[in-house]
Formats: sequence, structure tokens, C-alpha cells
Amino acid sequence: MTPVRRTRPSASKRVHGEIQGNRRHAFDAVWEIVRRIPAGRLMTYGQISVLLGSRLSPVGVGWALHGCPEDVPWHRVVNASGGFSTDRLPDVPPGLQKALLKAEGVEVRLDGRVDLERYRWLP
DNA sequence: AGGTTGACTGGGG
DNA sequence: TCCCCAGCCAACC
Repeated sequence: MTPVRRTRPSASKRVHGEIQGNRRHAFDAVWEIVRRIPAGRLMTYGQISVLLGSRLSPVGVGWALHGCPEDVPWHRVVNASGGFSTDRLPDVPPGLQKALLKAEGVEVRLDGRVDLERYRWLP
């Protein structure tokens, strides 16, 4: 049998209040920033990390979004290359992020990326 | 307690 | 431009 790549089993648990102490605070901060991104605009993981004063690494930002509350528009966060990192996740339907962004008027190039120069949101 | 794994990134080949 | 690697650091087990 081919080993199956799996997602964090407890990712969804974090949504239901299992984040403790300072971590909880850092995750909340990420969610608050992402909630402020207007429809049709984008931010990168690294950009959010810097906004937080680098208290949380870009990887940490990804963690914060994995299993975020329903009202957090996670699809408006892309990687520094303008690509969709969520396409590699087993628990996210391939093409979902792309579809959500196109629905907001974001143009996705043929190579599957977006133009950050054009859509990047600067708070 | 410590090794492994990422929703990352920038630099080098 | 693409691929690989080291640095990154929180969460998992």
C-alpha cells in the first residue's frame, strides 16, 4: 500500500477552543488580519508574519489558517510566488482556492498563479 | 523530551 | 524559470 499523506488530526480541534495561552493570542491576531482583507485582494504568509512583528513565522501563519473559523477568508492568502499552497492539502479540494478567488474577480493566470503586484493588499 | 513535519521564504545552482 | 536547500518555529506524536 502506498503511504497516505494525512493532515493534522487535531487541526479541527483547535477551532473549538484548544489553543492555549500565547498561541491562542497569536492565532487570533492572524485571523483578525485575514478578516480585514477585502474581497478580490490578497496577502502572503510572509507579509502577515511581518505585520505581526515576526512573532509568528510564515509557517506559523499557515498553521493558524489550518482549521480557522468559518468567517476567516483563508483563500485570500497565497504564497510569495502567487501560487495556491492549499492545493497540496489532502483535506482541501484541489482548485477550491482558485475558484473562490475567481468568483471575487481575481484573474488566475494559465500557470495557476496570480499577479501579486496587482492584487496584493497593503493594510 | 526529542525527532519529524509542514497552507513558508529567499538564495543559489 | 525551475529545483533544491537551509533556516524557520509551532504542533504532533
